[in-house]
Amino acid sequence: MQHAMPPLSALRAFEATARLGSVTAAAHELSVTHGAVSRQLRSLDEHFGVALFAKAGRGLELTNQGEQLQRDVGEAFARLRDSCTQLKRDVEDAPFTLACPGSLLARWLIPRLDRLHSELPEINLQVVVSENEHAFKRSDVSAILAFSAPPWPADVEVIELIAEQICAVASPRLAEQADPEHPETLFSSKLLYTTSRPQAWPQWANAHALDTALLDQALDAGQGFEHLYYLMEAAMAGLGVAIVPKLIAEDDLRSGRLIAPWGDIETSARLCLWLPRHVTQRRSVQLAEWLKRELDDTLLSR
Amino acid sequence: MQHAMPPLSALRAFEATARLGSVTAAAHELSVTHGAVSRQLRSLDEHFGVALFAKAGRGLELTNQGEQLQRDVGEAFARLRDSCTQLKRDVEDAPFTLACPGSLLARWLIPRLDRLHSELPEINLQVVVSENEHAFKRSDVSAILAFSAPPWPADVEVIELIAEQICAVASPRLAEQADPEHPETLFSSKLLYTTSRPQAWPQWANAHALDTALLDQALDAGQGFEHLYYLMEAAMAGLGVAIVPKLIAEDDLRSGRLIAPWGDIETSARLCLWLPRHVTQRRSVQLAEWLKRELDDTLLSR
DNA sequence: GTCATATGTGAGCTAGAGTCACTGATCGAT
DNA sequence: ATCGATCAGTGACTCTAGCTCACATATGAC
Repeated sequence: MQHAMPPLSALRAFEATARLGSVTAAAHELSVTHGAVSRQLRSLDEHFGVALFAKAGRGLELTNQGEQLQRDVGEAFARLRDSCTQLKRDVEDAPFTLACPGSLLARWLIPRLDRLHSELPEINLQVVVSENEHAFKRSDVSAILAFSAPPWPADVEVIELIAEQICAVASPRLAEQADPEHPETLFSSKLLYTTSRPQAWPQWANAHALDTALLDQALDAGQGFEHLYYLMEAAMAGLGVAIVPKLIAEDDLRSGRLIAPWGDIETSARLCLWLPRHVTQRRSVQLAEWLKRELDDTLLSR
Repeated sequence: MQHAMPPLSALRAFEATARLGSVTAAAHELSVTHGAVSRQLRSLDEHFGVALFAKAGRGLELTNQGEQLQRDVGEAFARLRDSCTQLKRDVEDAPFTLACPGSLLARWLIPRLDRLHSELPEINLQVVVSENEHAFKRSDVSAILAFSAPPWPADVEVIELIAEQICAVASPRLAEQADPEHPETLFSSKLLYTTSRPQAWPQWANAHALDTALLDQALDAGQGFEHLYYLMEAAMAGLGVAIVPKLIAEDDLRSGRLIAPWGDIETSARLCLWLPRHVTQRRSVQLAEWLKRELDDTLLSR
């Protein structure tokens, strides 16, 4: 016959009381009232059929049986405490690996990494490139920063940072031929886009209520690029008009290497921080808050 | 800063799941549903900020962090289990010491000890004499069997076995002079009693609606004894009429060494088994039940 | 005696732990 | 390919272990 274990909370109350020599002190350590601890001790007495403490003046002292129990239980709890503390420290000290598409990394995050490191030094951030959202398959990825549209899978926690804005950009030379009042004039240029986002130009055309036939024609004459990076280089080289996330073009727009005379539109996508569910760390939240602040600053300083 | 321990129930669920390799198996061991265990594991993940299990086919497997935790936690729980099992066995194997007044021991319990030992062999009973109810001050006393009247102190659990009956007894020679129909004729004999129970004769007189003055007179002519044992010897020797608990005189009445022609009366006292509070063992209950059975048999076989 | 300090406890409340019933995933067998 | 068996995850709900509160009781210092 297997002897049932007593309730663990009662054992913990016993351990703390035996170690500190006082119900009140144990209650304080466990953040409960002394009454709670007193009841737990009572239930242990009943479980074992023997008193573990005896009254001694105003306080208590261990009985022989109590001492016998304390020897092992004290060490067992010390071990539990140690290993839990150790694991938690290990988790907190491990590098926090943020995965992110190359373009976002190069054009937005890297210029701000220095500030991130100095403002959140305890995060121990590592950055890796990942073009798709399967980065969690690599178990050492702690978070993913990327543009994506709902619905999101159920087994990740997604923190929405800002709505994605896309805009049509061109080199200054090409852009000065365009009429901001008449976006359709733009279709006379080559339309450049990333192959991973073929819906970008149709979204833009739709937002400006432009003719689909005209768009299709212009798209046929245009060109898709595999990466946003090449797309923007192409636009800067004057090859045509590119449709890009405004956030990524931000610095180039400010420096004047690119011009976006036709304004920007909001898409259904969001810049999101993806986190694995149920394992929210404090630094995940800190990082999300820092990103939000930084994004707001980027947009306000425009 | 002190890292808080996770909830212990969650650690137990983790330990069982890691050891058995399955949520369902752990749930079965812990006598809960698999859903309960699943939630506990989830809460552990959140506490540590890292997944301790990863899906592996239909089941789970420990992550690196889970394995790290399992090493210590498994041993700590094994230690807790062992020491609790050990203490419980020690308590159960320790002798069960029953304290009892000498007269009750000699006249009722000792003649039945053989049967007690053979019917409840696992109790490992030891009997010690104790004339008063302070026997619990001796920490090795597990229970006290004694006559006593309520109210009882708050810090003991009292199991009432039977109501005390007292009767007036005399030697056969003396008793044949008495008239059972007229109890007051008894006052012509010397009244014998124990000094610890001076109220016995007045109770008896009151129950028979006898004159108090007559009683006092007879008491003055009578004699008190320090112990019931001497009192009964005196009665058997024909020194007078003794007032005694019927239970203790039972065997002498049956053998004819004493006669009780005036019947018996019930007092407010009870034969009780006193147990220390909050440390009820199974064998205390077994003993109480055995005593009740045996007392019923004693009374029925009259 | 009074006051400060400790533990014990009856009554009542609440958060945490559990159940139920369902979903989705995987794997073996037909 | 399909079906059924097995397993873990979860939303909604329920319930009770464990807590707090307030008071009782006991000890020791002054």
